[in-house]
Amino acid sequence: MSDETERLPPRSDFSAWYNEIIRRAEIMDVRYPVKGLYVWYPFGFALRNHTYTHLRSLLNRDHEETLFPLLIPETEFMKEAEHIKGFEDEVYWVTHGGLSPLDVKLALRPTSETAIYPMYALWIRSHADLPLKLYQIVNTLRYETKHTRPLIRLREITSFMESHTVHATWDEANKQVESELVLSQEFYHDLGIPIIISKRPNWDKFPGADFTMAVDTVMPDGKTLQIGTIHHLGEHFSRTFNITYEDVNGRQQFGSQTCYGISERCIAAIIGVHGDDKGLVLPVTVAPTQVVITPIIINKRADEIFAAVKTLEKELKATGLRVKTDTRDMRPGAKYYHWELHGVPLRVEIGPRDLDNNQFVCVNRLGIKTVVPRENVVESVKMLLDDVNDQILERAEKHLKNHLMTATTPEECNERLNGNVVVVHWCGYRDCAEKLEKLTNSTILGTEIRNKYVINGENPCIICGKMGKTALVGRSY
RNA sequence: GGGGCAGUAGGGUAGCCUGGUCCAUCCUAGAGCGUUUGGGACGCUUUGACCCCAGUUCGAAUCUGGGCUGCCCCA
Repeated sequence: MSDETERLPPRSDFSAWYNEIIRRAEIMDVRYPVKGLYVWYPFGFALRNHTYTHLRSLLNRDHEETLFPLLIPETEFMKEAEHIKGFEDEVYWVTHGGLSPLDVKLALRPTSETAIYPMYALWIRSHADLPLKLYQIVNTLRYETKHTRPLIRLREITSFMESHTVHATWDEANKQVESELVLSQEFYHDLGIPIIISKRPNWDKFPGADFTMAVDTVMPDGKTLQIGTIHHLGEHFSRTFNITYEDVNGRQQFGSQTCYGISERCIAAIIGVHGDDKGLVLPVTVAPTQVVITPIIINKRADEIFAAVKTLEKELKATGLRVKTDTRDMRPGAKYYHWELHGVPLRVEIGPRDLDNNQFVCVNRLGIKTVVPRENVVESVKMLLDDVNDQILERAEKHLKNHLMTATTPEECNERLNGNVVVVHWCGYRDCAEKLEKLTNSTILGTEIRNKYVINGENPCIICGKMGKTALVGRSY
C-alpha cells in the first residue's frame, strides 16, 4: 500500500516528517479531493478506535454516551449571540432539500451546544435530574480558511468527543470543570503525553463561556498543540435555551453548564510527541498491534519455527494482548522496518538459534533488546511492554521540561520561542498581550498554569512592569 | 489575512524554459514464477501516469486563462 524503502525525512524537519508519516504509516490518506477532508486508513482508524475506546472507558465512569443529530435549525443556532459571533464565519449551511429551498436553513454542526440544549430544556425538570452529564463522539464541520492539516486543522473533525453537563449551581459546574481536567490529565498520562493546563485569556475563551481551560502539549518543533478544552458556560446557554429546574424550595432555577471537547488532535499528539526518525512510536495502551512476532525462517526448519510461533501467539493472545505474526515472505530486516514505522511497541523474534536455546529475542520500539527464556514468556512480555510505556512517557516529559523556558524581556522571549514555549509574567491587560504577541509573533496561551515544572507567582509584567501573573506564551498550531 | 511555488503510474522523479524526437525517463511499489530469509534479497516476465475546463496552434505534458488540490514563507 505504501512505499517503505525510502527513508523518512528526519523528525527534526517536523513538517515534512509529519506529512510523510501520515501517509507512510497509513494513518490518513490526504488525497480526498476536498480541502481539509481526509480519509482514515484502516490502520489509522484502528489507532483512533483504541484511543477513543480508552477515552470512553474514562468518561463512562460518570458520564453517559448519547448521539444528537448533525443538522441544527438556523432558529436554534441563532439564539445565543456570542456563540453565533464565534462561529458564523465557519458554518456550513444546508440550504436545499433536493431542488427546493428550505424554509429554515440547517447548519452542519460546528459543535453541538445548540443541538443539545433545546433537548436538555425538555429533559430537565427537577433538581433530581441534575447533574446531567452526557457526551457524544461525532463529526463536526467547520469552514476553516487557514492552512488545513491532517488531524490538526480540519474542515471535518471526524472524532469530536464533546461532553455537555448541567448542574444546579455555578460552583457545582466549576467542580465538574476540575473533574474534566483530572480526566484529561489521566487520559494523556495513559498516552504518555505530558500536558500543560492553563486558563485562556478572556478574549480567547469559547464563544458563550464564562471561562475556558485549555490543555496543550508541545510538539517536537516547539509549537504548542491544543488537545482539549473545558468550558464553564455558567448560565449563558441555560438562560437562552431555558434550561431550568425546580429546586427543593419549589423555585425555578437556571442550570449551570460545562462543555468539554477532545478531537483527533489527540492522535496528532501521539504521533508528534512520541515518533522518531524511524516512524511512529505508539503507547501500548492504544497501539493497534502491541506485539509483533517475526519468525526467522530457515527452509529446513520452517515447520518447527512456525509451530513455535503459533504457540507463542496463542499464549499471548490468551491474555488479551493484541498480537500479530508476520509470516510474509520478506527478509526479516524489511519486516523490522515495517513494524517500526507503524510504531509497534514490542517485537519478538523466533529463529533456529532461539529454538535451540529455548528462548526468544525481544526488541522494543526504542531499540532495547532483551533475550527472554521460553518459560514465563507471557510475564516477560508484559513487563517489557510496561517498560516501553514508562520509557516513552519519561522521554516525552524530558522533552517538555527542556522546552519550557522563562523570559523577562520581549527580546528574550522572542529568542527563546524558537523551538520552545516560554513562561513570562503578564499584567492581564489585553494591550500588553497584543504588544507581546506582535513583538514575538506568538500567542498568550493562558494563566493559572498547571504543570509540575511551572511555578505560578506574581512578578512585573514583561511589557508594562506592573505586577502580573505567570503566563504561558507559545507559537501554536 | 498577505505572498511564493507546485500538480506526470500507488509513492518519488526526468522531460516543460526553446511545442513535434514522448504510444513519456529512472527509482520504488503491485502481479506472476523461481531461488532466498538473524536489519531494507536476487533473477526473469508483467501491470500502471501527463489534475480538471477552456483557449492558442497543423500539433500541447510543455504556452495562456480560470478552477480544484497541495506545499512553503510572512502577519
